[in-house]
Parts: sequence; C-alpha cells; structure tokens
Amino acid sequence: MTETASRADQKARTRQAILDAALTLTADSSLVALSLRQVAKEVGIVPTAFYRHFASVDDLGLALVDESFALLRAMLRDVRRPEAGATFIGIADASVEILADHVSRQRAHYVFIARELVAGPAPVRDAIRLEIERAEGDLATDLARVPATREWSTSDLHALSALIVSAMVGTAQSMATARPEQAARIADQARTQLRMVLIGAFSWRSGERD
Amino acid sequence: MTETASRADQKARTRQAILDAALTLTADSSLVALSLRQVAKEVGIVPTAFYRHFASVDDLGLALVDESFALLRAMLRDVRRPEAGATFIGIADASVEILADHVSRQRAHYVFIARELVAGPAPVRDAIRLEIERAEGDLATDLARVPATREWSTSDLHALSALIVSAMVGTAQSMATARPEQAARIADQARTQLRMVLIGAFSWRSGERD
DNA sequence: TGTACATCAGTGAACGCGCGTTCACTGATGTAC
DNA sequence: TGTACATCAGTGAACGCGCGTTCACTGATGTAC
Repeated sequence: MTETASRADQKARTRQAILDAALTLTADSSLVALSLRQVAKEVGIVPTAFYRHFASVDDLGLALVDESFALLRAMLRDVRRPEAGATFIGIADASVEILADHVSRQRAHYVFIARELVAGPAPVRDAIRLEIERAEGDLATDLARVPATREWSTSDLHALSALIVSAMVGTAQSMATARPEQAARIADQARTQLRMVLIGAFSWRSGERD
Repeated sequence: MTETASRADQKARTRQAILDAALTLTADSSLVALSLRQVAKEVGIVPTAFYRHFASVDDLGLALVDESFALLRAMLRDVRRPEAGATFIGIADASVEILADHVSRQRAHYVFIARELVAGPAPVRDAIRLEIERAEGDLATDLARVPATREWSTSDLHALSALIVSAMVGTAQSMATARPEQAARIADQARTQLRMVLIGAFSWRSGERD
C-alpha cells in the first residue's frame, strides 16, 4: 500500500527530478549551456529517456519558467494580503521582508528567472518577459487604487510599477547571488530604495514639467 | 606608404576582429555558449591562431568587459559634464537622453554587459560586478556633493546610487533588446522614473522611521 | 482470481558532428651587419 | 643597398570527448475478459 507507485506517479516523479536537476545544473551557468545528457546523468536515466518527458531542452526551460512563476505569484499574493491601516512605509517594509523571505527559500528559482530573462534561449526569454510584464500590469492596477495616484496618467502608473519591479528584480538578483551574510544589508538597502521611490511617487503630479 | 601594415598593426587588427566577432556572435546567446571555433571562423582564421591573441575564451570575455566599460565610462563623463544652473529635473532628463543616445549607438556592448553580469562565466561576472560597484561608488561621491544630501548617512547615499544605477541598467537592457521604435517610449519611462527617484530622494531624511 | 494481450517508461548501441587543445610547420615581416 | 638570420602570426593534421538524435528493444504495469 505505502509502496504504491502507479506508472503515472512514477512518470510524474521522474519529470520533477528532471526539473530539479535542470535547476541545479544551470545554477552557475545558463540554460543555453545545459545539455540533455548532463540532465539525464544527474537524474539517473539514459539520455534517450529524456524524450519521454520533454520534446527539447527549450521545452524543459519553459516548464521551469512555469514552475518559477507559480512561486513568484504566490509571493505576490502574500504581498497583496490586505493589512488594514498600514502606512505606505509599513507596506513597503513588509513587502521587502516578504521578498527577502521568498528569495532566501527559493533562491534557485529567482536566480533562474533573473538570469534567463537576459541570457536564456529566445522562447524562454520571451516567456519570462511576458510574465514580468503581467506582474507589472497587476501592480499598476493595485497602484491605481491608491488615492494618491487618482490624477495620474496611465503611463506614469506603468513607469512607477516598472521601476518597482526592476528594483525588486535587481534586489532578488543581488540576494540570490550574494553570500548569505550580506542578505540583511541588501534587504535594508531595498527597503530604503522602496521608501524613496514611494515618497517620490506620492508627491508626484502627472504632467509635471521642470 | 598607405598600405603599410607592420606585423604589430596586423596583429592588433586581428585581435580587434576577434573582439568584434565575439560581440556579434554572443548577441543572441551568451559568452558561456560561445566557441573558439565559431569566433575563428567568423574572423577568417584557423582555430589554433586564436591562441596567438587570447589564452582562453574567458580571457577574451575579460577583454570585452574592458572594452565595454571604456565606452560606459565615456558616457558617465558626458553625464557629469558641468552645466551651470541646471535644475535636478533638468539634469535627470539630460542624463537619460545621454544614456539613450549611447545605448542606441553602442547597443551590442550594453546588451553584453547586462547579460554577462548575470549569465557570464564566473570571472567575467565578477569583473562586471566590480566595474558596476565602482560606478555606483563614483555616483555616490557625486551625490554627496549635492546640498540636499548633506545630512545623509553613507548607506543611504549608496542605496540611492545603487537604485539609480540599477534603474539605468534595466533601462539600457530594455532599450538594447526592444525594437528601435520603442526606444522613445522607454526613454520617456526612464525619465519619469529618474524624476520620481530624485524627488523622493531629495525629500528624504536619513534615519527616518515610520 | 487467472490468463492473455496492450501500453509505454526506460534501455543501449550506434551515428555523425563540433568542440578545445597538441604539435610541427610555413613563409612574410623585421633586424643586424 | 644587399644578405643572412630571427621572429612569430597564421596553418593544417590529428587526438579524444561530449553532444543530440535514431532506432529497435525490454520488461514491469495496466487492462479486458
């Protein structure tokens, strides 16, 4: 009973082992330099068995993008969790803390996203860019609900959410690549940056000209 | 006379051809996936001749980092060019314009920097990180001279310069990978972001707590 | 419950290819006299 | 200016290796009766 392993279960387990191995093996390289044979060796299957699960290494890359963004969306849901009466500064600080926590626990996935965004195979790069644009769009929608942005133009809302997202991608990237003892300093810096951005943004008026 | 090609001249020309070929070939891939034989073929020399110029592909990568950052420092000198009586907003806008101009003219080098920072071979990644930290340090020094930051802590100065640099790296990256007709929109967004950041920063007080 | 057949995840041999690196070489450019 | 020798950028054959992909296969799991 406990040892039940239907064919489908076993297949799913091998598939997951391939995803895990790919994440491990790309950790200090990149998907474009990952070989099917390395993955197979790591998983403990013969190279040709790879094709029972993915049509190509690019296909495996896209599956990893899906897996990574499922985690990232879970983080964003945490960030959005309503907290009545919090100040903007309080929200900013809490957001950075959640970010730091998720990144430290899912380090490999965040390194993967940040790296393959710029260095992955074209289809993987495009898939990541699309997901990030979606996250920016969602953030812009959230920001539009804040009273301080009532008079803002759409493009200003998008400029702000893109700024926040790129600062957070940069922060995740730094945290993920830095040695663990630097994590607190990086989180501090991210907190300061986000406060500066929010203070700047909320004294902003659309159409403002020098 | 005009056809003079001393041995040293010819060697320098081949070396440059190798650098150019490497930049072209990595354009939609990465240094970690670049092969010595591809480069040799592109340049029109036999693979073994590569070793007359570089000890390894990593070595070639470091030379490309040097070349790219020589261009980037030239840009930063332009940004720093004194312009008496300019407002902060004016300086921000002028800086973004200079950035957009340089990136559009040296697109390949900026893509190279942004990509290899996260995806390059370890020595190349480290070399780029070092150069970027140097640029952040220089910017922090500049910012320290601005009256509005007189009371700031060192770490706040560094948080601000890191924020500006990472926004600019993000902008350069977007511009470099986007289609040309989007360049103006990206520049506009970067201008807005930099204004927001500066407004936020200059109403900042070190040690501020919620 | 027992039997006969179907499915299909994983096997293993084989292929042609591009890779980095070695080595002894060639022949034009440079230099000493 | 002319000659004899040194330098060294680029050559070309050869090596062993890991790559992706093909193909016919095996044998445990699943299903129909």
